[in-house]
Amino acid sequence: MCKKYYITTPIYYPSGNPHIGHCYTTVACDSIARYRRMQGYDVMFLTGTDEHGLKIEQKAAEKGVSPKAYVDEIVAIFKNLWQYMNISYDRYIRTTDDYHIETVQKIFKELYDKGYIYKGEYTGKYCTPCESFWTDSQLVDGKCPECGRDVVEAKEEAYFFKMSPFADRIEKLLTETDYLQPKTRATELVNNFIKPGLEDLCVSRTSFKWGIPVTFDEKHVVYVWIDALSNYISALGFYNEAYQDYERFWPADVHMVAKDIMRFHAIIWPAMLMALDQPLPKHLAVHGWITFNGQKMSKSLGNVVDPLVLGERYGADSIRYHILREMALGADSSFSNEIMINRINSDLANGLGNLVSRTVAMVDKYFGGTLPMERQAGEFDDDLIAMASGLRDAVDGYMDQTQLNLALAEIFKVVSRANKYIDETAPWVLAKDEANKVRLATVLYNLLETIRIVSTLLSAFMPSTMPVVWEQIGALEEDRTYENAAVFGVLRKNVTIQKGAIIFPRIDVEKEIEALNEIISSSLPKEPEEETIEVQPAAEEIGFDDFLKVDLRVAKVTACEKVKKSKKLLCLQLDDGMGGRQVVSGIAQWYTPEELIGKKVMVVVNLKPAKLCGVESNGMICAADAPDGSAKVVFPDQSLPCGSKIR
RNA sequence: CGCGGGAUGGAGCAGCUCGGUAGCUCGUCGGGCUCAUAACCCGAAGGUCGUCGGUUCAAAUCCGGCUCCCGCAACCA
Repeated sequence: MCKKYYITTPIYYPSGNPHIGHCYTTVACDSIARYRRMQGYDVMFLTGTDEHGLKIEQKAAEKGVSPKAYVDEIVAIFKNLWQYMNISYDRYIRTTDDYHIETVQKIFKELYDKGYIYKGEYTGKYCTPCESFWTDSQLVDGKCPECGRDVVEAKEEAYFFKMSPFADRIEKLLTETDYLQPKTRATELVNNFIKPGLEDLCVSRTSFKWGIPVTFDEKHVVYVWIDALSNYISALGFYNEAYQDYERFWPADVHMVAKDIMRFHAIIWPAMLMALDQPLPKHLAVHGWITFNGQKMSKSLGNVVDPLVLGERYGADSIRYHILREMALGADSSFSNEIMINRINSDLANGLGNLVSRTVAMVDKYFGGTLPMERQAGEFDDDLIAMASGLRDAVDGYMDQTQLNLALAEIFKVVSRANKYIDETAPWVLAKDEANKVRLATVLYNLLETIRIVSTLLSAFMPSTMPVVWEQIGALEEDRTYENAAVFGVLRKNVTIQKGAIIFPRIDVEKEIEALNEIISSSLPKEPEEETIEVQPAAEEIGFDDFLKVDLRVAKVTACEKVKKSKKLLCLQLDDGMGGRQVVSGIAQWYTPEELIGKKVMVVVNLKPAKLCGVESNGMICAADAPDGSAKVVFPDQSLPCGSKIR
């Protein structure tokens, strides 16, 4: 029997529609899965959705539907996108599936019985949208440090998962094995999370209902980690009867994730498996984010490109190619309309598409579509043939390291070589003399063969377009196998081509960029309006005396500098008319020191001193939250003398 | 001194482990070709390899100081 190969995407959280980032991970996994299938592996490719949690519960309530109905709708959108992008997943897991629930409950119980899970109490501030507890020291201005929204006081009985027993094994896993790809982040993980001591993990909640109930303590619901991570094995039938694939496919060959959830897959997931005495997955492939013009992709910035829109304009395969070619394992990659269109034009339209087009056209023009049987080798042949027949092994090497971008680069080197070969051999010159017909046929045959090999290997990456190429070059099913991708001379000598439509049409860069910008900006206006409307209700009423307790003064900024080692903090020296004071303020992202020096600001002078990043702060500058999430300093009338009392 | 990564022609990157010609893609300019999707092929311009110092016959590459950027941690009193 052939070797197995199990690959997974993360299960996505369906609190919103899928975006290009989801697309990247999924397309990458799909290409690997297709490549492995072509190689003859018994492949299991899993993707799915992580559907529990308070955020879903709330979003559903807002829309007045049940949580299940809410996720059903979004899951349909995900599946629709995957269908459009030709994602060949073998199984789609939803954490609301019965069999998954059964598995999670059994795992939870087992960990409890083994003593790895114990009951404790959790207190802290909770941010609902982020589904995260924060300690007081983590809060920013009393708000969630991640999204800046309000948090609620929460205290609940909870179950905890003991991680410390596995610390040593995890450290070894990260530093001494090739589990983590790329390995560069291993030291960072070890230094930040393992060396300081692994904290026990809160794994249950009582504050919401939309989750998997803990069987032996019904008021608890299993919290995200155990619920979501278990999907990789529940989908195979681990502790459930829905499938019988656990023995066959576990351990996974690759879990592919984006860097934001690397931590959970690098530390918590191995710990869980160790606690369950199960084998560990072989690799964790971590990729970066797709950034948009250098910025992190974000809905509020309005720079999220809807993959469906792009696919409709340029074709699913073009989008697949671009994101795979652009993204290097581990590193961020910038996505911009311009980069994408240029890439599609130069590689797909000018390179590959044009190569197919001109080759097929010449076979048609010079031989009426069918090559003769005779051959005559000549100059330049050997180099092309060597490159083409060695290509498969080179690609294999990169695929084994999940370096899809390099695999594609290798393939396109051969495309380039073939275009050059046409120039070197100049078929149109050969065609002028009947005596050169045999040589001409050989040249064209070599080109068709090169295209056959290239398109076979590319079919894992661009599954909808390559069949069109095969049809045009007259490649039969048995010609385009993985085995034949390493052999030159597979096509019948008297192969017949089929002239057809242009595979990758050239895109008008300027026109398209304009059109895309329009699409983006037309979908944008709603957002900011909504944000400005979100005015917070007035705080609790206070007496005049209470107000007078706050001593607000006008003060002039005499000096200002960034606090070293901090990103957000400015250290200001103020003339408050009372001998001066030092205040630290978190506005460095929005103001340079120069902008503030000499200005008068409003400052709370009787605030208890505090230390921020080791710098003492005696007061607080008044600033207002801007709709875009930044803060704007409130400037008083600049003619007021320093020390003026504000009331 | 919290941890880690980075700084290479206009842009994006490789080279650094094992010192000795600075390479690739895109862009720009010039030329060639006409089979092809104004595509293809060739050539050229353009780099003090962040900065200062050290080791060496020789440093982008090794060592040390510094500056700046990016993640993580901390942090917008």
